[in-house]
Amino acid sequence: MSMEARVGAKCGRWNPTVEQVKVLTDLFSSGLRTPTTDQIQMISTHLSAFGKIESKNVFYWFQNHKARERHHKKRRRGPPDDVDGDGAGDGDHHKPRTRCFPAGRAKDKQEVFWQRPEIKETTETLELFPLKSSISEEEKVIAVRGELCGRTLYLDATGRDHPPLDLRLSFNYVE
Amino acid sequence: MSMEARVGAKCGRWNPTVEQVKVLTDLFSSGLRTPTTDQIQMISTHLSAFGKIESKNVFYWFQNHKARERHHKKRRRGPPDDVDGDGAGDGDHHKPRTRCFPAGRAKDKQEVFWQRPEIKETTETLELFPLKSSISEEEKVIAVRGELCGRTLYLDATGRDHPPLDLRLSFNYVE
DNA sequence: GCAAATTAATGATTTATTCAAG
DNA sequence: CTTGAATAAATCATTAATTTGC
Repeated sequence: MSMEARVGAKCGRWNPTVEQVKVLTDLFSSGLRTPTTDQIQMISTHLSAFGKIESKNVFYWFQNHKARERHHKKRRRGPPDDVDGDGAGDGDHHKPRTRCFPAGRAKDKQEVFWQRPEIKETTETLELFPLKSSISEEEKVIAVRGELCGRTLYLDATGRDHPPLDLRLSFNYVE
Repeated sequence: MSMEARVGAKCGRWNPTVEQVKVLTDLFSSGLRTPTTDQIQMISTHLSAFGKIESKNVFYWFQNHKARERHHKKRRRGPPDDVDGDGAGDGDHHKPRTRCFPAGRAKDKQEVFWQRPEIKETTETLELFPLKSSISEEEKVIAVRGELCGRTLYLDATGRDHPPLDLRLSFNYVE
């Protein structure tokens, strides 16, 4: 007698039957990741044929399965050009609580900065960036650091081994 | 010699080198979307180490990249958001912020859909799914078909030979 | 063999982010 | 700049596996 999805006992939480898991897994492997409300309800309805189940169980199942698939299949070498915008590619890094977005509204009318002959008072700002004006071919690496983010990105455009350039961008972080 | 960002020839318009694109892309993926004037100038200055470039090129690059990321997203909607596995594969794709539902935040009252006693106007949707309400033990097989995918999955949860249930899920596939 | 103790899975919640609309 | 929609990530919490002492 399997202890499967249970009859009358303590049902603190949903305990899927093997059939239910099988179907969910197949759906997942067929590409379904984030089912819509309707899909969830249908899946739930039909899985109820195998045992007690609620829509939310289906929802959670997909959430968890998707998330865990990711974290479990981690670490595979190679050039992980994870240009993924949200950086969610690899569960490791995610913005703490600070956002990295400046607010450069550069173009109102003709105020596009590069068309403007004048130089704004960027004095203070520039001081924040100890830029090197002369960089050799061997130094084509740029380290961008979001100060408040506390992390440093070493962007090696050449893919070779070079010392960082130390270009620091002062992202405007928002609390 | 790569034809990259050009030497002396026809430079009608900026033609970024792979290094430049790499750096810009990395900056973008690290969260930078709308660089300030100062940031643009710095980026430009340093990218000039890889080839001819002007500040406006950087400005436009971010404008375009941001806008295109958005438009790309708008096309892809629906559940199977990340068919490529862990979402780290493709360069620029986030999750479609459109539709789909039950938020992870269930704490607000009882607004979670599965707790809602009411039935939404799923009339039209339901019609798409000729569900059988009574299925015998011998029919515990569910055939799920992704309409747009053109393929049908026969999910036999029992492992035995049974006729499909014909539960059709209308997946929203990404082209 | 069995059940308490411990650990591994995984269901359920909470929290943080992101894009976009207002 | 603010807020809404919609997750994904992180975390909490239970249940099933398993290990261990008897």
